[in-house]
Amino acid sequence: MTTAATEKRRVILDAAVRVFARQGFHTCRVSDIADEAGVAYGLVYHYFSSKEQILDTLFLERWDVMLAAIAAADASGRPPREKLHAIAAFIIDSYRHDPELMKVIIVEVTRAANTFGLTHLAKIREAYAGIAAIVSAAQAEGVFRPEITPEFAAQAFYGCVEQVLTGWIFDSVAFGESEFDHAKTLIVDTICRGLER
Amino acid sequence: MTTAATEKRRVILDAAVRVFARQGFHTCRVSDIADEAGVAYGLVYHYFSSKEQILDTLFLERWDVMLAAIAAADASGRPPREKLHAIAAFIIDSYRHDPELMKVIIVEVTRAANTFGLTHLAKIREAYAGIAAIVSAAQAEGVFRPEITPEFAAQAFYGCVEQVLTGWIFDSVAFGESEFDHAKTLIVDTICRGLER
Amino acid sequence: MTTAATEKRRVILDAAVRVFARQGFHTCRVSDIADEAGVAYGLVYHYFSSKEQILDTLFLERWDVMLAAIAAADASGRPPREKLHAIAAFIIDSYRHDPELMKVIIVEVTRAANTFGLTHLAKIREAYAGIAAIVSAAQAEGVFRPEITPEFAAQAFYGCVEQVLTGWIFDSVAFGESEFDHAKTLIVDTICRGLER
Amino acid sequence: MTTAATEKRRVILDAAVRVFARQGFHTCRVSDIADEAGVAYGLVYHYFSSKEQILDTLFLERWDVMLAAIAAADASGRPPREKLHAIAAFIIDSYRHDPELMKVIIVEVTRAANTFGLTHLAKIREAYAGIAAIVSAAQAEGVFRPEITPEFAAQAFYGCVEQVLTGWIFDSVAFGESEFDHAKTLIVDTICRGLER
DNA sequence: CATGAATGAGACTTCATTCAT
DNA sequence: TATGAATGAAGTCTCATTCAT
Repeated sequence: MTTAATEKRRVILDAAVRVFARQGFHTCRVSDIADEAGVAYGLVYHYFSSKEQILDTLFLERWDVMLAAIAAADASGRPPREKLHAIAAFIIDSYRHDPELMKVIIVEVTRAANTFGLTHLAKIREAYAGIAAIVSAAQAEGVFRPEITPEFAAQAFYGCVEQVLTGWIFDSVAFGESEFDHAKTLIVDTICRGLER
Repeated sequence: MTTAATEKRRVILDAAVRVFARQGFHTCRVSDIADEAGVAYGLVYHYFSSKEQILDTLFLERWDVMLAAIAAADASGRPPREKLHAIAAFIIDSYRHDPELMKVIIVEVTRAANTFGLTHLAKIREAYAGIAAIVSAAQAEGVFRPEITPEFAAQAFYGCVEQVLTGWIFDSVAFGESEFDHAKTLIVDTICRGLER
Repeated sequence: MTTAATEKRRVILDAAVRVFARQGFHTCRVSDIADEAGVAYGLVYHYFSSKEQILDTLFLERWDVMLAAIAAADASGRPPREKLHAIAAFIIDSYRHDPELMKVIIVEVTRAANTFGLTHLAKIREAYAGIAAIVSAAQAEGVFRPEITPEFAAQAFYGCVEQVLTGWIFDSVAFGESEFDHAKTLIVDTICRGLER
Repeated sequence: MTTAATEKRRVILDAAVRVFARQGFHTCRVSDIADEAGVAYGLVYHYFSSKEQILDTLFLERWDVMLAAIAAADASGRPPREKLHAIAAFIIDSYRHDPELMKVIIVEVTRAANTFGLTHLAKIREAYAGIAAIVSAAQAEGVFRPEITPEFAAQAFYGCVEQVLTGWIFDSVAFGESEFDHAKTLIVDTICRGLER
């Protein structure tokens, strides 16, 4: 029972990802999600209280994993460059693994700052803060130069990564494995050269 | 006559900037714009064919100035670092001069890639291409290292700038003149260190 | 379920007949139909995609029955005069049975040739063609004189009938059974005397 | 001055005929008429108090000429068949001379019985009454058989003529002179055979 | 859990009409 | 007389949400 229930809920969430990615949150209808999921209209409202809550759920599910990845990188005790590489790798692999979900999160939440971004601003900032903490530690170690504030560096780093993803998303080009890995290195290399002494 | 007519059109456009910035494009009503402009509902449709066309107009007006600024930087004959500085300066000064307009352009068009961003994708890419051309020339001169593709570098650079602006937009903090100028230098410095040999 | 659903749809269609007959298609609002049907505004759009489609539905429902009646008359093997009598009888009895529906079909579709008439022109012509076929056969048998083209005769016949109905519709007089039957005979008699050798 | 004023008024009326014929009264905008006439929007309201009044004017202008033609036929002292022929000729020649105007009068007034037809019902009935008077006189003379009421005969006659015109209007076929004249004879012949003893 | 009919507020857009020049 | 900007009421259609079964 619980299992079956959870399954239908999952089916709806997965369908919502596809619909949001294809049509956009504002442009799609709840019925589009139900149709895509192959369930009755009303069932969507059995599992979720509103269209918005579906997006919230998708975002939070994934963002919490991301925050954990950042925390893990920070706690890894490896050099700063490797920590940032781990984060870039996590984000890019997330896109590689489920590009539609990442598209939704970036386009509809992270960058849609007037609506959902505002709701989740605190959560989003946690990520920036986590990256900033890594930069800050690197500065304390003397590996990164001190002129740049950690907050600023975090924005620059995250901005680079997200923009590259955005480019992929809207160029709609299929990428090979090596290209994804190359991108990780390039971003981290470029930014770290800028940040290192 | 022409003057008066043009003035009302301008009044509506300016009001739309404030309303879009405050409420967001999807969330505001056309009547909000009319109220903000102090004109009758119908007059909005006398000058514009739809709510969407108002946003299009605002975007294109500004983006064309930006493309001109990028072209001017490219043609300036100055060193690559100064060219990129000119571009970062233009964007950041645009925000300094009219933060609401820049908020609208970034939040509702540039980053709203599913809706208007898609409509204006070609126009947006022109900016990336312009920046990439600068990088490409710098590589040919031997100033920038060749491992990074110009397109990738352009994304990274633009992503940094936009992310920093996004941070300002949503932290809603008033910034002093020196901070704006400091940001320009930091961004360009960080990215160029990453790009230079 | 299907039954209940169909019932509401029927309720809306029947209400639309009354509203169209009373106020005219262009003058009435969709909310008038919903009110008349005693259903919520939105339900009208649950069953029909537009106000226009309601009228289309009403017209096609009835017109197909009429085409069947014409075809049946043609196939009956009776003398031409009786065939035409059957058609006049069908139309006049349709009015007798549901004057509001016939008013809507004639005033809003058949005679509103610029709007819906144009949409349904092909369907309307099928009726003329059916009548013309009867005339044509009568000419071949030598019962009707050959000077008049079947198409012209069909127009004349149908024009007579519709004009008589129009007179009733706008004189808003209640007619007795005998008067309806008398009209059938008069029309057919007049026209057939004109057509027969 | 008066002349110039009258000219502009005429220009607007003539433009309205073309616009109403092309787009229909309900579907066209007042600005369409102004554009077609090549005059300023506001000038239409200088000469006419409303869009409806333009149609009224067009209708009454022409219908009064028609009533005069019917009266003249009645007063001519010629045989009934020739009287009816004169009327059919007048209507068909009206169409031949200005098909757009006749289209407007028939489609938007005469047959649009719910809206303008209702406003002008009395005026329209005058025409039927005039025709009925001719029939009545013919019956008194013993030329037409008495079984058919004059009112009914008038409806039948007028219905025939209008239906034939409607056919021309919507088949959008260009007709030669001889066909128009042939139609007059056919209609009158058919109906009169039906009406004569 | 599941269905989908039913609800009704809300937004865009149109356009006849007015009015200042 | 002539212009066309300005007004705002009105109506269609959408769609998130509720609810009865």
